Amino acid sequence: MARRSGVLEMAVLGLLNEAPMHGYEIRKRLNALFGWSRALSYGSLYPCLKAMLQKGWISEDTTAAGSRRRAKIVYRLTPEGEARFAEHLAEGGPSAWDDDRFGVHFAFFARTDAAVRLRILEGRLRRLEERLERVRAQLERTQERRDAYALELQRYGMESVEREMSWLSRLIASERHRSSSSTSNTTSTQRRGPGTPTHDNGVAT
Amino acid sequence: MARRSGVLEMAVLGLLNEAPMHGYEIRKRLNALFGWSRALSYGSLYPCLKAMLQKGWISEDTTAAGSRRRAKIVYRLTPEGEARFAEHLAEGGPSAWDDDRFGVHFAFFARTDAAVRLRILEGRLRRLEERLERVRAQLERTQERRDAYALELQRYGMESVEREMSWLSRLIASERHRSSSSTSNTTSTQRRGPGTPTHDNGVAT
DNA sequence: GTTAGCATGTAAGGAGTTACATGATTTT
DNA sequence: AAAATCATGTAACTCCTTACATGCTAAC
Repeated sequence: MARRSGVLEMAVLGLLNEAPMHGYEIRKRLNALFGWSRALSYGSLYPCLKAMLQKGWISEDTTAAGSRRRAKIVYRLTPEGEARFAEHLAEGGPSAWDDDRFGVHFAFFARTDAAVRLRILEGRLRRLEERLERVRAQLERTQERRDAYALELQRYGMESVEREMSWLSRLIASERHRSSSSTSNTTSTQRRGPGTPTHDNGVAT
Repeated sequence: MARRSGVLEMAVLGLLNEAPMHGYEIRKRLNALFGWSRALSYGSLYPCLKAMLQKGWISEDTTAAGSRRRAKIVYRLTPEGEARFAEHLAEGGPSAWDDDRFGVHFAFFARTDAAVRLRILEGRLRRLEERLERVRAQLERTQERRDAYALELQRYGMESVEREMSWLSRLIASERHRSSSSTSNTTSTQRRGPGTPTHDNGVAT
């Protein structure tokens, strides 16, 4: 009863919601967008697309050019796929600020309701605050037992969390600023991405 | 024929090389040391310990206190386990600067030869340089097609890579400084962790 | 006396990787 | 004509997670 992830499926839904594409291009775009340390493999992508076809979220459009040519398949969203993606965009609960899923929500924020956006950013920030607190307490208790390198590894880990937190704080501030300056914005899912998320005013931790 | 990872096994070897421990404590220490976003589960740890037992790397020492009590198992390294860990410490090739494995090498740098340490840090830095270059090129080509949030996600990803690079640069500088100031150091696997890796002189990118 | 933390495990399954296998098209 | 890049897929496998199951021990 896991109901884990489906991150890849949501990412694909998000890309195809912009434009129909074939597998090869989906992979390139996904790698560029998320910058994973290891590029997504075809061994993950194609089985995923197959599963999505079976669920009826996407349809394939085979370019049977001559007749003997190798298939070139363009995938596009079905109405069910669009509905599933809309559901994803509306999800502003704890699962959205999970480590695994936060990225796939953020990536499509331009098509996300402003209120949901803010909820997710704040939730993510709270999650990291909790983590930092736990790690900091732990570190203080066991500090003298660890060698310099182990300590440095833990320190860098903490610093990374702190940096993500200050990044989120900046984003939250600019979200708040924007929503207060423009009279009502809440329901406009279609408003195009705002003029750069003004990361000039640094809310350094 | 994958020969992937075994990160967890190496981490366990590293901990048990310091002192015998039981599973529950291994888990706590590992979580503290690596600060994974999700804590390591028992469902990973115990089967891993079982496999290591079968390979003969560790032995179990059941504290059969009274006779009816639940087993409390203390694991310790066998000579074969020690040999396997020594092999891990000596590994200074590309696999050591891999995303998956770098951490488990760094964590035990205090017991690693200084020359290997430097090789790994430099290899890791080169790896990240390549990645950054690829991402930066990609970003420039496709920038105008992406919305502000997608762009921000990519920017933050790049910045994170740059930060790890400058961290590595600082560590490399302090390694070099140390090895030049102390007359010969190369073979001393036993020299205890140096007095903090002096991260004051910031070689900011 | 009950909650929190210590302690050990198994079964089922998810999500992805590597390695293999094939072929078309574009660039050099 | 060779090399790079575009393009699609499968089989076997690895690593890890979730959910379940059990019981002890210290503190409040």
